[in-house]
Amino acid sequence: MSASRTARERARAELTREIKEEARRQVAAEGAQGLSLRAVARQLGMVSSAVYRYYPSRDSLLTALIIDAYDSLGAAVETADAGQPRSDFGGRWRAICHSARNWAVAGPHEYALIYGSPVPGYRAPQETIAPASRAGLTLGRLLADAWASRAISEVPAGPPMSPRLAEQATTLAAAIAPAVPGPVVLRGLIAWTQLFGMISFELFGQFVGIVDPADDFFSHAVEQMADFAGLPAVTVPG
Amino acid sequence: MSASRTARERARAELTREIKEEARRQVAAEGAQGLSLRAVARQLGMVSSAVYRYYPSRDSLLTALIIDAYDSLGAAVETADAGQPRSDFGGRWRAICHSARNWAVAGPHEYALIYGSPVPGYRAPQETIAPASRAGLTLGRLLADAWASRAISEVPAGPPMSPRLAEQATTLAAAIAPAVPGPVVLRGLIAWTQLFGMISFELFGQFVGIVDPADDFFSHAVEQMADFAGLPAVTVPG
DNA sequence: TTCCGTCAAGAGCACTGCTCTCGTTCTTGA
DNA sequence: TCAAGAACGAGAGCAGTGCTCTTGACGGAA
Repeated sequence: MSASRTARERARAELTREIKEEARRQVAAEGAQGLSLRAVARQLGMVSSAVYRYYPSRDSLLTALIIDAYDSLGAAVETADAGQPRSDFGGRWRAICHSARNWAVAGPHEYALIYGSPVPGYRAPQETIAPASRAGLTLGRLLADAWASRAISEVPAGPPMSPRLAEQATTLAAAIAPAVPGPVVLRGLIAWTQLFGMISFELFGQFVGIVDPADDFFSHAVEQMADFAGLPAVTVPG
Repeated sequence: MSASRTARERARAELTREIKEEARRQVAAEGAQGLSLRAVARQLGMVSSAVYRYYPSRDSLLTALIIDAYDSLGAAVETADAGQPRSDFGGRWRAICHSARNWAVAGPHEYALIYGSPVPGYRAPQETIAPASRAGLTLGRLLADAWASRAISEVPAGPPMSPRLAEQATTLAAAIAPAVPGPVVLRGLIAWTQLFGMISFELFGQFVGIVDPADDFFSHAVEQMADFAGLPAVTVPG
């Protein structure tokens, strides 16, 4: 039977999901280090060894959470981007940045899971790279749209690029923003790292005593980086 | 006696140092999670409970390492800055950025200790904030010097600042770069977050498959951000 | 009905951070 | 000089961890 699975299969799928959800609760509450397979099992009323039937190791459970986190962030960013008029490139950039920050602030431990220091000896498996690129791809689409409609017409005059960097830039452009010239893509990448640098600084306490409620600084920086990336900084009023 | 301490005091100071050094080795090899008090004790040929006479908890040992890491980074940045002609503001900015990255690449786990996700339930104690600000203060001095010598004369025309952000900017300026106007300090802070966003992305694997040897991209971004911050982008040739 | 695979349960191993106690050793004040 | 007391290393022990292995029960397909 393909449509209806056996009771055993359904039970297995359900339990797999429940384990992951309980694990997510623990990570959200205490961070990745606070994730204990035994505690998950205890909460679910089963014995610890039973969990290993569903996730072969603690790392694999963590990997599942990482994938979910990437997907969740990607979905949030995509939704925010889609909520703006397709030609309002400044508005889309703003929406992308603020949705990423809001997502991170809402679940700092999940953010740390994917953008914090990797857990020791943990090597990102192959299945994480697709979800990991979702948010970045949204920026790529924005750059491609802006370039196609000549909102970014000037190729910014920056410092000369080394041959290797030029090749990396064109490869990157081909992957996420076809037809967009390398320098424009590079400026987008710089803005992208600035964005996540800011979020990390805020969440990891580097802004304490510097710009403590970081809301205004964040908005300000988003505007500045919009300008830096060549996106129109002023929104069209509603 | 103040000059020569008792044998016990000397032994205590020595052991305290040895414990920290062995702990640093472990962190450098396997990350903060790999730090085990028992393993440290084992390596030093003592019993685990004896270590608690020197560091009351694993966290306190970690705190000592964090302070050392901040100090080490701060010293590296200060040295690099001091190695440039005082009036070569672009060169100093470059030196600061590259020294920070080189320091991070040389000891990724120590970098993660201070700029990665904070360990769970860990609250940065008061004694970390002074060493933590060392590197940032170097940038502050650079901005102050550049402003004083009118190398940054134009206050960049950015988006308007909210009253709260304007106040934060002047407070920050007063603390790290007196007499430098708020907008200039803010641009410096944006460049600063971009710098550490880049280093984190590189070290934590976010650049894999994007700009894989990140050297050229890093240098390029440093140039761009120098321009962004209003620092001269072209070095005076030797 | 038989029978094989899946399952939960439990015991157990080798760890961890941390506490407490017990003698010993060193330091200091009378 | 000598005794009180602080500091110290060693060891046992507690509660917790990830993970493995075995045992016995149950379910689904032949």
